Amino acid sequence: MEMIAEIEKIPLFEGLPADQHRDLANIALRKAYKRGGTIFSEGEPGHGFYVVISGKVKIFKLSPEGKEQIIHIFGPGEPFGEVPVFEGRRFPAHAVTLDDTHDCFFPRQAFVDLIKTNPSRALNMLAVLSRRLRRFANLVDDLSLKEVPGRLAAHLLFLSERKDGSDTLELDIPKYQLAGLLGTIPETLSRILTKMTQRGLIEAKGPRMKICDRKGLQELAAGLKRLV
Amino acid sequence: MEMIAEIEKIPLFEGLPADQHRDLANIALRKAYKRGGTIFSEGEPGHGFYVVISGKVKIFKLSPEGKEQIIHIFGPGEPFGEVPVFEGRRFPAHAVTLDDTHDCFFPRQAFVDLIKTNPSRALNMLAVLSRRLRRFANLVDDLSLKEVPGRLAAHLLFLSERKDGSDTLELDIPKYQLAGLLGTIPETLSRILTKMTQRGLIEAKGPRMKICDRKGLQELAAGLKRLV
DNA sequence: TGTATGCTTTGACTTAAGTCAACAAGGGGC
DNA sequence: GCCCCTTGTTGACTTAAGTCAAAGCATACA
Repeated sequence: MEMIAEIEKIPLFEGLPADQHRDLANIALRKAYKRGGTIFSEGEPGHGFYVVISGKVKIFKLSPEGKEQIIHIFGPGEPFGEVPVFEGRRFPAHAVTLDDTHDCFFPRQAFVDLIKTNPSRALNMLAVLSRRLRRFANLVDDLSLKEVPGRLAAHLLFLSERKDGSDTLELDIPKYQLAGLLGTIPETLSRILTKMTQRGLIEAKGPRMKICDRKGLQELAAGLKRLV
Repeated sequence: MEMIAEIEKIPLFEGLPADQHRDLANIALRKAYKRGGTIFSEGEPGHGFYVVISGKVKIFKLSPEGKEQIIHIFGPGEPFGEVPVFEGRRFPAHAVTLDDTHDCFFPRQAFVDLIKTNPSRALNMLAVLSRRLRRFANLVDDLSLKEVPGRLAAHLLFLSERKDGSDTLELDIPKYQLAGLLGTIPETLSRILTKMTQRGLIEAKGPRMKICDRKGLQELAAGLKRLV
């Protein structure tokens, strides 16, 4: 069974000895979802957590009128849905797939039992949750302190950094999803992209973008300048 | 030394046997701050985490223009600054006191060592971080999906709930701080309080408020209605 | 090949909330 | 008592971004 090979690749379980990877593989369940499938919904009781093996998962909140705020988009290797595991409560947000997706499911009780027998697993988990808290703190300050152009600039720079600072990059999600991730709507995003192009900050053809004025984007992202 | 008595009262360490409380007391350091004092600033390396013993601590982010978004306000028994402990990095936000404050400081390495010897401590910690992630998810959806009147309504209902559903409540922070917590500014908060009073939702004299139309507030908080 | 479907863009309009500025009002401290 | 400083309120104005509506472009697929 190649489950164990997949588990070894999960950063969350990095640095653990082989027998513990086996323990994890023993409790893990494989699940598959079609693009657009719902993994869980806000308010449902959570009986375990997930790790993306392949595909993409969108975690989001929904307003009563149906506007969605994307909280995270997770790709291969990233865990999600872990909040209710340690709290014994319900999922705080929705999870649906953006592509055909495979993931591993770790049932709550079995996982907690494993942690009890080995604290280093707990430390890994604590690190993951801490990192997520940090990302949340940044998301909160983006949403409340920066205007949309600043958030977009920050996101483009983030994508560029993820490509080792390359000036050309490609959006890996459709623009209307990006809008949700930035806490806005497609129309606004579109207008801002147009403006950024006119101002010579970027060049954009479809989903491929080129950063032309990195410093300008950085100033926007830092809130030092605004997009006039 | 009454340190141990204080540590026993911290929910984070609840349910642990007495000898572990002693271990914790042995590594904890007591610290005192005057009102308005800085405990740490964003970007500083974190060498441990804190638990409020008495007083109030405000955790916030700052925009370049100086606008602040309060992320949490912590009171007695609540831990803060734990993100860098498990991640070995820096504080993601600022922490200053709102009152004269005492807290306990737990140095990173010593605490991690304790966790390694006892996983149940780790589980408590995981629960705390998970709960915080949940709060963050709610904060994000408040900030991005609700308008200010909705956030205020939600906050008032939260305060009421904390007083066992009482219809009268008292703000425990000045209104300009509340504005920061709601992601807005004092002027806007003031106007909305006036409007809520005119609409018969609440009565407000200074910091004491009375909930007159609970259902109305709930509809506002849920985003089903708006404050015309 | 055409047509349907989903994504993106553009334009005209509305609105919530921020800015700036002035002015209460209250509570210590002297 | 008086004054100062922090906090809170009100008004006039500006603006970023959302809404609604329509049309443009793809890609897929039948």
